[in-house]
Amino acid sequence: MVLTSAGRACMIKWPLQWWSNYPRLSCGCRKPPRASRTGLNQAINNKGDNMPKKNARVRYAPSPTGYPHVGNIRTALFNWLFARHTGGSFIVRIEDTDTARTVSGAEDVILESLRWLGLDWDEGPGKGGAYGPYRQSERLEYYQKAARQLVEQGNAYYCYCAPERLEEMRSGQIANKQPPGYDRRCRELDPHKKSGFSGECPHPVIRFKTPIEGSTAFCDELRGEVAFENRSIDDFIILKADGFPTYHLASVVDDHLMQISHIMRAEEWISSAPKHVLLYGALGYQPPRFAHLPMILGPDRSKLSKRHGAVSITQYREEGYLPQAMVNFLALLGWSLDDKTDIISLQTLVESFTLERIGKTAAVFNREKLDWMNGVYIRSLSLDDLVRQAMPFLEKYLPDSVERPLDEGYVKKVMPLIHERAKTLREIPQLVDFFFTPDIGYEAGLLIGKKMDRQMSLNALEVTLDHLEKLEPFTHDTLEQSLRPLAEELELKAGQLFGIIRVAVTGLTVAPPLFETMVVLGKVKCLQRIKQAISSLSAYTC
RNA sequence: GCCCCCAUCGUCUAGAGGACUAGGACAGCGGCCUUUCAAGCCGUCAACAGGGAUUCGAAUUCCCUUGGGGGCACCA
Repeated sequence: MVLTSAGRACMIKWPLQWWSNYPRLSCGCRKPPRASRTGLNQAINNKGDNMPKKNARVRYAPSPTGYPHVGNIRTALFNWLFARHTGGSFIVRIEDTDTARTVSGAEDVILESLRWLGLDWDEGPGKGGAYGPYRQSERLEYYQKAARQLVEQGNAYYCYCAPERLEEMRSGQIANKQPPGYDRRCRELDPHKKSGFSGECPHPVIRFKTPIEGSTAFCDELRGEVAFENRSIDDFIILKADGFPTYHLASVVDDHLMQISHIMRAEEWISSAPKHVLLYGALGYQPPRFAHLPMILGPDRSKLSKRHGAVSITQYREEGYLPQAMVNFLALLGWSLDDKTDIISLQTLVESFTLERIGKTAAVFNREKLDWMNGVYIRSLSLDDLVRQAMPFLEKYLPDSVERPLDEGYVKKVMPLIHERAKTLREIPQLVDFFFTPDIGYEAGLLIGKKMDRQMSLNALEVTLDHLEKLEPFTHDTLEQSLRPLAEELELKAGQLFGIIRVAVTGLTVAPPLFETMVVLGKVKCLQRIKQAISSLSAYTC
């Protein structure tokens, strides 16, 4: 009897004969009564159970066929959190067994994404480890050996069917509304004789000889027992014509060899899990535990893909999201701490991350909430950190007319003014460019204040200029003491006057608080811009 | 077509038979603050997919229906 982390019980008996029917799990783990779950939990707590709650060995196994999207990364994060929570190991394994689709540079991007988020790995590329190598393309011998073993045991067979034949067969099946699948023509060929079909294909593949009868079940940590009729499982390919394994064989062999304790992967893998269970059985391996994580969906509730726009995690970095915000947000997609917490430190995440609190409902990626959360994290940054993080974005996106390199001291004076206004680092340059550009262009009509006409506004600007020229020192307080009474003198509301000055000085109707802005800009520049405003308003005709 | 998974506000979620008049967050809306915008604070709108069954009692357990999603490659 083994207990799942959810306190559910599973009894798995591995048959001596691989082809005998795998027993349905007598785990009763499919939605057991609450009471019994509680009882089981107590058993876990009180007795030394054999649950590997400690020192879990989990892996993130990306395929370098593209850049990782938020779903992949969420899977990586959950694995990482589980490893750290249990004091176990987080292993990165590159599943590069598809030579045709491998994208050069993708592996680097994947690893860089992990580093960006702070998901450090204990074993894997660039790190090594006792179970390496960690790239499947460097482990072919293991898979080939396992495949040979299966053929020798009679659990697998060479298949000489050409891709064209398979394609034809598949389209015929689909046209006839039949479930697509291999017709098992080569299943019973004698492996010791040259087959009559061998002429068709010089490089045969190896297929698994799936039992025809019975069913195969496994215990999902989140859902309980999941069972499949064997007749619905194809004689899937385990070794391709080029000698590379398919995912099914490679992941089973490696998860065994690397002593992975829990497979945590996306829900889309559920339907291939019985194939893996069958392989574990045939190879004589003890299978690890399975936890199929709920999917992350696009706004249209379908599986995340390129057409959903921003999905590559690197894109979020480029768009100015903070890694800690990203981690916090992703952690909450499919997992929760309690009924009210949404800003969670990494430390708390690690301390409290358990499988029990992972949900099973697919989640839609909600960009607005991410934006809000990113704003929260930006606001929590120290000024120095904000400057450091914003600098690359300013260097890159401030208009060309701004002289480079930027003056860090000046940036440091500007940043407090937008600190609580920025939702992403990427939008900071637009928020502050008037502090940097030599000329601010704007529509002169904006200089006309609310419920005012051109002449009144012009007059206000002229009087303001007059006052400011004499103002010394040029500080928030002196500005306030000078300008507020001035508004009264002009029989204007403070907002009316300040609005005009704001446009004159920043070119914007929406900007950081006026006096702070003017102080940072400096007296000289303010006067110069107000003069410019007076002349453009003088020339303005509506 | 076949198989599998899932089902609480628009979205992310809390919910372990009585604590539910269903809680929190984002978004929306209204207000306060206020020189604009933010931030902050206060308030408001808003959900147990439907039907049976079990039970004194069901968001919670079971069944069916419906809906959504995923899978069915010499891809992972």
